[in-house]
Amino acid sequence: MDTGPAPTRIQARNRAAILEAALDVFSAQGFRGATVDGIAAAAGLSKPNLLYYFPSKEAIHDALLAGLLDLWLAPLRALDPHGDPLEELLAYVHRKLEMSRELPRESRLFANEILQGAPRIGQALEGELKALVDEKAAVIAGWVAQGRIAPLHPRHLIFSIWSLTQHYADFDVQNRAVLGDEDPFTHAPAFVDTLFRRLLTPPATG
Amino acid sequence: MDTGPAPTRIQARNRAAILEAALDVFSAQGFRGATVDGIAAAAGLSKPNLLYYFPSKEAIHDALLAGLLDLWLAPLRALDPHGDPLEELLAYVHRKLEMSRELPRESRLFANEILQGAPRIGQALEGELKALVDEKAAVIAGWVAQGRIAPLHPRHLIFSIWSLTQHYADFDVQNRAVLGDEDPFTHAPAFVDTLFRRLLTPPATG
DNA sequence: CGTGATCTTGACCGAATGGTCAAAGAATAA
DNA sequence: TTATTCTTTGACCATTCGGTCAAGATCACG
Repeated sequence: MDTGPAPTRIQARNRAAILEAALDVFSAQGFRGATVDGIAAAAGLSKPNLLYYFPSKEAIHDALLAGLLDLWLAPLRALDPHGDPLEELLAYVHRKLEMSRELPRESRLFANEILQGAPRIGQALEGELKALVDEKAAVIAGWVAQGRIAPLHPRHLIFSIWSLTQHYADFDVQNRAVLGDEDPFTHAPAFVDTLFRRLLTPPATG
Repeated sequence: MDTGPAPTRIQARNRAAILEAALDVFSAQGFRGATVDGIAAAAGLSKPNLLYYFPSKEAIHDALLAGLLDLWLAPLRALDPHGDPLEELLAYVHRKLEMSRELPRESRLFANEILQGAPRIGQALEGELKALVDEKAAVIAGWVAQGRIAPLHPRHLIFSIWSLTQHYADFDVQNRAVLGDEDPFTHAPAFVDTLFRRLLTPPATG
């Protein structure tokens, strides 16, 4: 795969600055709410200059989303079928929660896209995402069948992990409004740990 | 409180049609993505005619949000301090899940607003919402102190109920992509019931 | 240097968008 | 019927926005 001539130092710097600025703006304002002028200003460039590096507003957005899906699915990919079920799933939960704290803009960009009906990544959801979830759901179903975790619907378990962890990024404003001075992430790790531990721990036999 | 002259039959019909159409459009496209022309068309009116009933696009949006918060908080308000803790909380969860199925547009409108940083209802979040959550969190904390439900952080419990149930409305496209033919709402009620039952049931004493 | 490639920008364009207005068209009550 | 109010609309306006272009500035390299 030829990716063309090697990028200039200026190209590398400006492309990165544009994507960084675009992530800020798109995640905060949504695709329609964002303006090319706004992104350019945030990147410290003039609008025509920005359009010298990316052909259109949509191209910037696409570039962001393209890089995002892999990043987003990496924690689930890392779920090891041969590891300890409870540990593996809790590690997944914690990785996802950490991403909500460290990468809230990416989470909101993704949430915006889904909320609008996934017009740009619907294909990837039905392909790449579904395939990965199918694979990992089978792993979880196996654990359930072996009695190593409590019985539950594997895909809905994954949904619950997504919703709970991403909620801490996407609804951060609301969480902070409710908690007042308390930082949402102070107790979030312990809470999600407790929640999924109680959900997954198989009933004591004997 | 004088609300002015009684509305004409035509006024009642058209105002309702506008709000209905606006809910469709705003929830699907977001505030910036929605156009006055689009809302007018969906309501079966011309743009100037729509603007005869509402002074601006923002006014329509505000009218929707104003009515929404009360609707949204009603299930939590209904949580009875004197009822059975587990039953009360599970009933709350089920009511919220039902709202995600029956009122997905309202859920997405709300999610859009929060995602954008709650520019229009931030005040209400820090006032009305916080007050209600404070009140109900105290109730839950009381139940915990009495050992009637398993120990957990009351506000994060509420967050988890919100996130899990609203996820079924806000991320519906993603859920359907993952599940293929299976309707997300087929197994959702049983799943959330199981989840919160295991989370809340106090450990057997003895 | 100088020369060609890369980078930047002010000025501009067409389309979309929120909103206005005057005047025409119903509905309504006397 | 008529006078009055309520409703609807075509035409229009100012602004914003995505995007173009030609010309100038800067850089890399022989």
